[in-house]
Amino acid sequence: MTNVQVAEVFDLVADILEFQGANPFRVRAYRNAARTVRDLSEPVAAIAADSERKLTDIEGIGDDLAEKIATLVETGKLPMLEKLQGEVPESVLALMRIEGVGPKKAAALHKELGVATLDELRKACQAGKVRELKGFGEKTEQAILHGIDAAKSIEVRILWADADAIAQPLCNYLRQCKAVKRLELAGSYRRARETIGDLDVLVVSPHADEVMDHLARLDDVQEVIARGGTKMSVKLQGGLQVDLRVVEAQAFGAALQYFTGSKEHNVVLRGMAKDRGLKINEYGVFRVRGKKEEYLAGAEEKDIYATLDLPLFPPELREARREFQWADEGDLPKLIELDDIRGDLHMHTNQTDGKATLKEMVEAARKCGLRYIAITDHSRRVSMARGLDPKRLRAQWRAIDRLRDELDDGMIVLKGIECDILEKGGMDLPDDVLAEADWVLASVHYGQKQPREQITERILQAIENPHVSAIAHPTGRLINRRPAYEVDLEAVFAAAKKHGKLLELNANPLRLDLNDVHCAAAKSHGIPIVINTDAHSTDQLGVMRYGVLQARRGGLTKKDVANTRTWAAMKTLLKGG
DNA sequence: GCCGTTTTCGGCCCGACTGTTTTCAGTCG
Repeated sequence: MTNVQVAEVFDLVADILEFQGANPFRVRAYRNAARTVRDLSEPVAAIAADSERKLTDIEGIGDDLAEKIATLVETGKLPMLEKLQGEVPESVLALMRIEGVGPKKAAALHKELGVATLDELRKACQAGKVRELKGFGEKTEQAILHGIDAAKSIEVRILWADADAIAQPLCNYLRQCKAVKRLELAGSYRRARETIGDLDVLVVSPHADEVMDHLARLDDVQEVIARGGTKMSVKLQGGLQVDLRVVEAQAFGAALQYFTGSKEHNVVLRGMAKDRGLKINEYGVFRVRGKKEEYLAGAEEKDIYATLDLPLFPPELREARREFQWADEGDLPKLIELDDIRGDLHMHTNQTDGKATLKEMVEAARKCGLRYIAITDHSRRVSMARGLDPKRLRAQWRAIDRLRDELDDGMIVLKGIECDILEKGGMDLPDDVLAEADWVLASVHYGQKQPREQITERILQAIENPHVSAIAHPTGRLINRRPAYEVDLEAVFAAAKKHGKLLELNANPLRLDLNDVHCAAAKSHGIPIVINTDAHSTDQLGVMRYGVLQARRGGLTKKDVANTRTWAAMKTLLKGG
């Protein structure tokens, strides 16, 4: 059983327990465990199988959960979950996914009205039965009716890049309001998560009403969901929710810290504050003496952390994974920045499915400040993209040779290929051709539904091929569209380490694989990551920044990313230097 | 259910908003 599967079991247990009204802290223990296991950089199955190690050494895993994990990885089942599933039909859990309906209301609906599905709930609302329940009313009934359709459509988190395209104009618009003195985006956008559920906008203003009125007047606002004295939520035309929060200047840092999250990071932080007799909320850090509270800090984010002798964590690290441990050890990594990138080793031209010519790509790369690039068009297996056979590939390389003679500023153009790993195993181009390349990416494009063992074996073979430099987009996922193929990444990491190969972090905002957790795992194995754009047009060279953000979330430094080096240093690295 | 410890059980982050109440519970982030 994979970590993700174990995590899903624990999440489901938490859902059911919550519905049953179990101790909220017990529910939280399961949710924490789900998250911890999901974020773990190695399989829990490996830890469970290792007699030298204990599952209980994992933070948040005690004797009970360790036992359950062991059962899960051994048998693939959890008796406790099966028992719970017998008590609560799965369709009932869907009730809790309605906005405004939590475990208490869902339980009341189920118990009092016998409602077990969303359709039954709709009928109950239409019959006016819901409003008669204690704690419910007419408005709640309407809100539920309104929320049922939304609950039925799967929650869609939009790509960070798409959120960015909405967020920037929105901020510009809000800044036009004279009452806005300071403005910052917080939330998962600021933490640069690969997808964003909503936008959190934080504003300093002496006139909250003016700011809220200003936002309400925006054409793109479809609906005002809620509005109070300091807080307002609106839904934009595309469905994205924006939460606006107005605070005073002396609370700005505290609010920014608070609304940037993550929730888990904040829980740890507040716990630490409490241990010191302090209290942290969105208004500041306070010293608590009996009933009196003394304001210590709050205007700037760094002051919040400083009161706990903590460094200003980069937002990308605030996930309560390793950051507090790093801080404790004085070993917080200095994260990679976009300017550190020197080369881009994955891009296409119009010889296959790219839009631009070789020359145009080189020119665009130069404008991006890159010092070296690899042209890596598809190999022949990718017929849809008119993939290159040896003859056309060598012709492209001759064109690169001619272009090199024209380049006078030290820009290096490498002869590369994105060579397919065939369904039956083996590379799409013969070794003698690959041997002539400066840089070979190996990719899985076909046979993505094969069983785990088969796909893993194909990739391991590619890693063992002496001409292969790196594995491109190693999991093949397309965010919100296609799941990752089944692959034993631990085995891939081990092989890459053994054979001195690199792994790609594909910067395309739809791919972004390896993901943050995988990047952290690769780093712990000592495997260099190469961040590439996979550009199919000159514009797409700009996606590099998304890849860098993902790398930062994985805790990668300049040193951990291979293409921050010169090409000469990269070559040494590839030779196992 | 975990954790820490004062080793056996109490505490576990904190506040805004809504709708239902008439002082607060539920939900959300």
